Amino acid sequence: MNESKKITHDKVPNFIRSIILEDLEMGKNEGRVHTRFPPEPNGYLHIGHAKAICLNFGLAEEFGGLCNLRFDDTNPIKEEEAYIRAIQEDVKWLGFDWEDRLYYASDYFDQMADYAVQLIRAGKAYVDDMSSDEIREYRGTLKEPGKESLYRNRSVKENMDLFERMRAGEFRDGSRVLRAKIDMASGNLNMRDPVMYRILHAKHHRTGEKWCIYPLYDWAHGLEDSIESITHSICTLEFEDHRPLYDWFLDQLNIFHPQQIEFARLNLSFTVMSKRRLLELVRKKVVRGWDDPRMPTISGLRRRGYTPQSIRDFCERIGVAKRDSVVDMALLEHCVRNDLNQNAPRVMGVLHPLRVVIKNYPEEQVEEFDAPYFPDDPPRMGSRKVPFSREIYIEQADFQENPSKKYFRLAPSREVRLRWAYYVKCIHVVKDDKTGEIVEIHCTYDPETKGGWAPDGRKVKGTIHWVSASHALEAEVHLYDHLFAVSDPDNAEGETDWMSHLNPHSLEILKSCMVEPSLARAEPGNHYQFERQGYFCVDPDSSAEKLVFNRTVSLRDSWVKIEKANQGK
RNA sequence: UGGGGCGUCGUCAAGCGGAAAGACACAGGGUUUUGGACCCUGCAUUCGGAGGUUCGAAUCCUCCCGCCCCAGCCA
Repeated sequence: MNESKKITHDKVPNFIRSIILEDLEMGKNEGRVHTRFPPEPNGYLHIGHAKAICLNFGLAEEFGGLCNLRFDDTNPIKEEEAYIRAIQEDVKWLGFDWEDRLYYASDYFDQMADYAVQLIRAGKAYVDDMSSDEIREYRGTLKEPGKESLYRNRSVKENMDLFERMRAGEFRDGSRVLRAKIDMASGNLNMRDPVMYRILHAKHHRTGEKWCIYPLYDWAHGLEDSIESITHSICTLEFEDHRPLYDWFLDQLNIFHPQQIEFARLNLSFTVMSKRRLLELVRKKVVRGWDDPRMPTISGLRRRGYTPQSIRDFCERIGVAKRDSVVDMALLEHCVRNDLNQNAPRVMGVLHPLRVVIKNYPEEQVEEFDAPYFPDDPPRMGSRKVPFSREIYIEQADFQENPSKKYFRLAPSREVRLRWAYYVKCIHVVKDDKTGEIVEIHCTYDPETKGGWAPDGRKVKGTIHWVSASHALEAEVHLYDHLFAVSDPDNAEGETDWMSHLNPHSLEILKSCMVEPSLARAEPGNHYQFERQGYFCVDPDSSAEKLVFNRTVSLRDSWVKIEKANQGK
């Protein structure tokens, strides 16, 4: 294997690394680098989150710093305990460790309320009795300034009283809010007296019934980072114009001031990446769940057979910048192939079986061949025994009655090599009388070619995989394709909505595939290369009684190009 | 004449005044008991456009054009 192709390669320079390097040189934060990954537990993590995770944990690791895992659980009506567990599993699976630094925004609710009181005392926050509709109306528009609320100039004493009573549960949901008193004429809408607390009589998954007011993200997030002494608060682009607000809160409170840095979120071709949309796919049962192998979720990719290493490699390769972009799915596929090529043992499996009878092979005879798991490096994992007998299955696509141009697999009178076994030659084609469909092929084998070499030195153009009919294990194989038929479903042509671009062929279930007997020992999560076909992973639902494999990704196939060229002529 | 960002190969992306890295994709060729892997080769005289500064600009200045985000008591 070539060294340069190995997954560990030099880090790609990016602007965030530059900023940190600069900060370190200037002695900022006493040389500390402390980041965090702050998901809201309202859905499963996807590959876009993986980018953020790799960035935050990666930067901390690179600069000898720390990275926290913090659940941003400020909205109890959208968040669930189940998501918290799934998120932790995904981060761990990717190979990152938050050690003892697992935090929750809800742990800081008391502190946040104290800070709010400080702002009220300083005349920087007020309780507003207007309805949400009125508040929206008073906020103004993008081009016109807003108007000040009727309640903006209440006394500190009244604000204190009202806020305490909000907190005590005296008011109904939505009847009042606490707002920061900033500038209703600001060009930045975030500065037009943003809401800090809403009244929500909802049970929180961690604090239970303790609170009936909950902080909003804009008020809470900067505080969470400050409380944890985060030095570099890395987030996505859409929060860029919230930064002045976070800065304002931190300055008013005069507390530790993390530096926020924004980067462009990941978009991938042929899929969607927003949690809202992924949730919709799950709810409408377009997919079988968050971990459906077609989903760009971490759990979906895991079930599909992607490895943590391949995802981390991908995240390193795509780089980090500020411009909106859509990364080609082919790059992600390249990353798994690269990893699995080096790490997946080779086995044989026939997806679309075609029976072959070797007429001159003794009826009851069975031979066993040693087939290395890593043909390019035989000692690596040793080999397994592959039984061979008179009747075998080969791939339907490996036989053509009228071979097309440059086709060099089996065809009438043609000879090919059965991998690890013998040369066989096709002598007869058996067809169904009614349909004309090819049902069986008759061949002869050359006993002199055992192992795959002919003593007379004659060459054969094709080598095909096979499996002994009487020894084969039946298996179900799931083939996957892009979830969407267009590369950018969010911005596809026409007025149709994104769901209309779903790929109807994203899942194909093959029920009677035949795989070699060594796979009886395959366990869920195991990766294999089915030679000449692709990389496959044992599904969690697979069992000894019913083997189920997911195709992670096919092998690159230069034959399809030739085929297309042939058809073009 | 609201505010905030961004525009370098088909797709990502380095570059930070000394003269276009790399990866994926694509196209050729070699090699091969996986039409896989591996190995070569090719692939932006040009950096959204126009001016300007400079011996010298993708990098600095000016203007223009295009794209993205913001009017949740979501995050």
